[in-house]
Amino acid sequence: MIEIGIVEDNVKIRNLIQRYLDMQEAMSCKAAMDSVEEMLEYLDKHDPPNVMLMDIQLPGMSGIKGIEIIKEKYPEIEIIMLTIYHDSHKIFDSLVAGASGYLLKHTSLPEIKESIENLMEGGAPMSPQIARKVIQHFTKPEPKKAPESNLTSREQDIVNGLVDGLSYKLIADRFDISIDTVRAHIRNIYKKLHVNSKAEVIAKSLRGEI
Amino acid sequence: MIEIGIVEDNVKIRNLIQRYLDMQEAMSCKAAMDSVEEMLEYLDKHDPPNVMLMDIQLPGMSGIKGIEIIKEKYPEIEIIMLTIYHDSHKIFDSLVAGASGYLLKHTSLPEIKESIENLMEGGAPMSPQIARKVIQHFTKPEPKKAPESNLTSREQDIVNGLVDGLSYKLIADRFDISIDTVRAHIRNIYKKLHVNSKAEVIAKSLRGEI
DNA sequence: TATCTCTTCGCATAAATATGCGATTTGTCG
DNA sequence: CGACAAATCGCATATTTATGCGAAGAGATA
Repeated sequence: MIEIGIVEDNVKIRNLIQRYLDMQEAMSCKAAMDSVEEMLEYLDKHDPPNVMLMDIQLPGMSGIKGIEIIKEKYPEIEIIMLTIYHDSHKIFDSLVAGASGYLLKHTSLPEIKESIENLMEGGAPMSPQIARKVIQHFTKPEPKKAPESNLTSREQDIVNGLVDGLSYKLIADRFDISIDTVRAHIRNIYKKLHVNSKAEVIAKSLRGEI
Repeated sequence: MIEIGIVEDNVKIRNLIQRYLDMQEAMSCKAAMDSVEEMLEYLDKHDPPNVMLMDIQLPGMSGIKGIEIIKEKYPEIEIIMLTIYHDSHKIFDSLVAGASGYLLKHTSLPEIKESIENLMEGGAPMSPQIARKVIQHFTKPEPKKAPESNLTSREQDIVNGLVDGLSYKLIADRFDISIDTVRAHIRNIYKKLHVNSKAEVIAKSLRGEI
């Protein structure tokens, strides 16, 4: 028997989903609240459900904040977002907060039921449009920005020294060259990267822009 | 009519899928090759299909390399991986390379057909296990190792200034405080982080250790 | 051979950073 | 109230950086 919880402030929708799911053979839906706060109170006094359907726009605490708190206290609860929002920010914030699925509200009751079953079998239910955005998240980072700053290998050595937090003196020691040579290299590095401080070189390097 | 291409080296599987899809009302599957190289030759001489099913383990070029090349030359082709591999690396490499979907090979023929339709409607077909891994990718970054270096919010501001490559003077300007105050904060930051140079603070910060 | 780039080194100086010591103000909390 | 943390500011000084100018050897290349 899969125990299901619902946090949704629209009474009609909430009741509809609750009744439908509770009616299913292998499902039980007792906890249906209209705010995260109420659900937390409920969880304090009852056994936690296996799955929770969660809206984002809610009175009081947002559903995203709600995921964080619920996942913190009851990590075993699997949370599926059920919302009208399909903007990347809300999607990714939800996933980062710990949601295991993300459905849009036009999802039909039988599809919600399937999604819950899917989730219990190790899947991650998502509306197709959501899946698309999630996947695009990986493809997007393509825009190759770095025109490769052709530093010589020695210059790269020096940069590594800087990133390691070394002073000119220590870099000189590390490569067994004079501190003036280090200065010379750094001067050239600054020219090539169009910067004028260690700080910027380190930042660029750690951001993968070198 | 959806035109479909297949790159799959197992002849039995390839023929099975090709025949099944070609038999569908709104689908046509003419191009079925057993290597990326052959598919590229084919694409040179024919109109590109709308969707391509691609294996990963192939004779010659790997399917992942294949995505890159095909997406480069024919960005309008949507690629669905169809493979036995479910390890994170292969999944993410495929998505980064430009795949729009990822199915495991035990997927049934009708499900493959549905996935293609789903894709054409803006979805991103994935086997449930794959979706799960993709979503976990967002949740994973949690493992907070950092013992939280309890910097005050003002100190964090200063750190951000450093990371932005600003000098003490500019940081003072940014927050409208005196340069001596900046020094004071930096002194405290160094103590808390056990470092003694801007460089180390920037490095720590960009490594997520603050 | 003549010309480049890379790497090395030196000297000099202005600017920025690191650090010590001390002080005031404003909250918060027991 | 008294103790304490956080943020503010000042002054002094030793180090480190940033940058200008110049030079020389090794190796690659036209």
